[in-house]
Amino acid sequence: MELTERQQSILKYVVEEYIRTGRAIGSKALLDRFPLGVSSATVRNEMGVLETLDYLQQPHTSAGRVPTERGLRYYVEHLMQTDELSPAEQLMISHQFRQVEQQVASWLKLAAAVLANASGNVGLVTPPRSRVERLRHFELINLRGRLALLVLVTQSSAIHQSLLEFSEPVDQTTLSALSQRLNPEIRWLDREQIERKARGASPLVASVLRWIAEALHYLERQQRSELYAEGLDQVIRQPEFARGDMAYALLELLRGGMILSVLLPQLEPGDEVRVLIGSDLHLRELRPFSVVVSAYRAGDESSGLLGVLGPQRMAYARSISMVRYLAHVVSRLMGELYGEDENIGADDAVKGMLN
Amino acid sequence: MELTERQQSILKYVVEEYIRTGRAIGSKALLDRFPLGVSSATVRNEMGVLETLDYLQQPHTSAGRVPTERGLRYYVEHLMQTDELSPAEQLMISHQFRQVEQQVASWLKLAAAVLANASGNVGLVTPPRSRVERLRHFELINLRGRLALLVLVTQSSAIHQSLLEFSEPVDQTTLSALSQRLNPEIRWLDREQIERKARGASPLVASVLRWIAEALHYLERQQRSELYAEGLDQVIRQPEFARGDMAYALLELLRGGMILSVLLPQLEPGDEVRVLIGSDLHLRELRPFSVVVSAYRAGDESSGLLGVLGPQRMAYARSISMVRYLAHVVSRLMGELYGEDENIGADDAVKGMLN
DNA sequence: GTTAGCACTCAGCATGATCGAGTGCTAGCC
DNA sequence: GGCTAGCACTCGATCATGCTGAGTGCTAAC
Repeated sequence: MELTERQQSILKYVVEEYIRTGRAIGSKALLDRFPLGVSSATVRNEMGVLETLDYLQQPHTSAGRVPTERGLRYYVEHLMQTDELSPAEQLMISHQFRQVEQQVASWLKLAAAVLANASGNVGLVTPPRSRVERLRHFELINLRGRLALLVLVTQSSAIHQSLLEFSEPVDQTTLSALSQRLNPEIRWLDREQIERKARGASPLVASVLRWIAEALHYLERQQRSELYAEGLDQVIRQPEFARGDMAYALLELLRGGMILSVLLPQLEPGDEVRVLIGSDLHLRELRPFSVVVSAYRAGDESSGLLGVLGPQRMAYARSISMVRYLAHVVSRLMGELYGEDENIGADDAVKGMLN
Repeated sequence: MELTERQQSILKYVVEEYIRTGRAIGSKALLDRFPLGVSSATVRNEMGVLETLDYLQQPHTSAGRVPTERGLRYYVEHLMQTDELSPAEQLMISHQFRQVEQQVASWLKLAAAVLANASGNVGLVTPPRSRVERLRHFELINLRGRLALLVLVTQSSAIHQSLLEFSEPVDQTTLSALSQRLNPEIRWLDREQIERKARGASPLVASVLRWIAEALHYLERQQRSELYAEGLDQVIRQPEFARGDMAYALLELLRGGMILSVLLPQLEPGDEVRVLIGSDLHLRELRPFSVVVSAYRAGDESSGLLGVLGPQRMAYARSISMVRYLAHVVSRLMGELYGEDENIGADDAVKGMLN
């Protein structure tokens, strides 16, 4: 069933007022802010219709109306207009990326912080996750006696260190020789392939290979659970969180990366920005929240997530623009790193960021 | 002026009751829980004395008494008894360290989490900070064209990666040769020394050396501002935080590492556990909080901080035991890494953690 | 020095009155 | 038939009022 134009306007105003103030709005107050050329009684009638259609609801009998999840969804899909970020704002953001350390971790953290600040909600960013990690290079560094440090860099430029304990003392010369000999041999191999190689090898080589495989495995797992979240303080300050247990629930959810396991299954590939409202998130504790999320690409084989988490009454339009733009920026930055040559030079602004 | 034994008992009970419940306690209720063999009127008189001495205070006229900061300090210094952690608990903790990844970051994060869980407050841990970072080893890894990755490990086993852009394309062979030649030459040098070396060198070498120096500098700065904090969720759940702005203030403080700049100047070297109560922290926003903190050692040249942050009514005895034990554990773990040979084998339990 | 007794204080809680934003409904108007 | 003016009604929020109980300080007597 279609909504009339007037119904759409009313729904739109109710939603926008709700997003602005967080409170219900009634027919009279609505007309004060948005003269519609009709009387409040008419608005009431229309609101009644919208309520039977489950676009609006009343928190209690004598209160104004508030949009339902369905209403919000309709608003996001049909009524809202999303502008691109202004050039000034784009510049401000890219400027920040230019100033930060040349490290993936810094980029992701910054992206989360930018999302948070600009939208007033929690900014979420996951590291790029590869289907499978491949070794780019490893190095063994003797610490003392039987202890050594394994440092390795993967194809996706993820980096990992771990402490090793050999069964007998080893010196740096041996270790260097080992890495020099082994590196070319196992470059671009994945965990399984390296483990397979370990089988035929001498004990020393085998144990190094196994450690490397283990590290790759660890990285894969870590990529699947790590999450940069910024801006909790801002969200907590909002009136929705006057009751402390909400804040608690939110912290709890972010801590274990529980949000990830909710978000990931719902995102099919594609560059589109997705808006998940309340029960879309399929988790009771997340019912009061909404998420605006997009994937970003990092080379051909891997991609990450980036988005905004806030109360249902978040400013969707703004969040969507921000998420879309940042997905673009981060994809570009990652593209550089992951060796995707095609676009080099096509966009000097982003290229310049690496300088 | 000395407190009589009875006054000490009363102060002790008031503090313990306050810590347990967070509420004021009056003379009658005190006698219900702790029979002192005197009447409530006597207790009232003594409480009156303690109040004029600024050990107790009344939130309002007809309420019970609550300890003042002075009272808490007296309690911590004279009345409280701190036991060592039970062997069972020590075992549980060291077991957790045995299970975690062999990485400094994992250790510190775990330490913060253990502190948080066991004390019900926020666990804080800083990474070890060196007076000055020295290079242990670096590696250059070609990514594509003019882009390369610099990975370096410092004496303190801190690890750092950054993205480099050379002025012209370089291949992996050149880079490997470079690192092989340069590594022995600049091993154990600090930032300044490496910068000095850069002056006489060829352009290519000079730029690599400068990048390395910059990375060392970055690491030093980062060590001074990084902070692992766990357990915010728990603290926020406590009744003190019913008002949301408290939670906000706390998040705000932790975010910028502001706490560090407060804590650091107050800790003179030494292994002692220090208790800072309310205004000891010299920061208005931290007035309602207390901190139990200790340094841990990481080799001879560097050390970090480790502690618990919670409301003034935290369980001091328990926090102190926890902080003391964890400082011990972390010092041992770090000692291994930082190449401090003296104690190896002295403590098999801790040694075993590296396995 | 201790205690029983007493008048007093005051936060917390429940009760009740008032206010006002908002509603649904009906009768009349264009 | 759609729109609107008017009206009775609902109900959360706010504020004043009263009561209760935990707690106090003081005094007089032991």
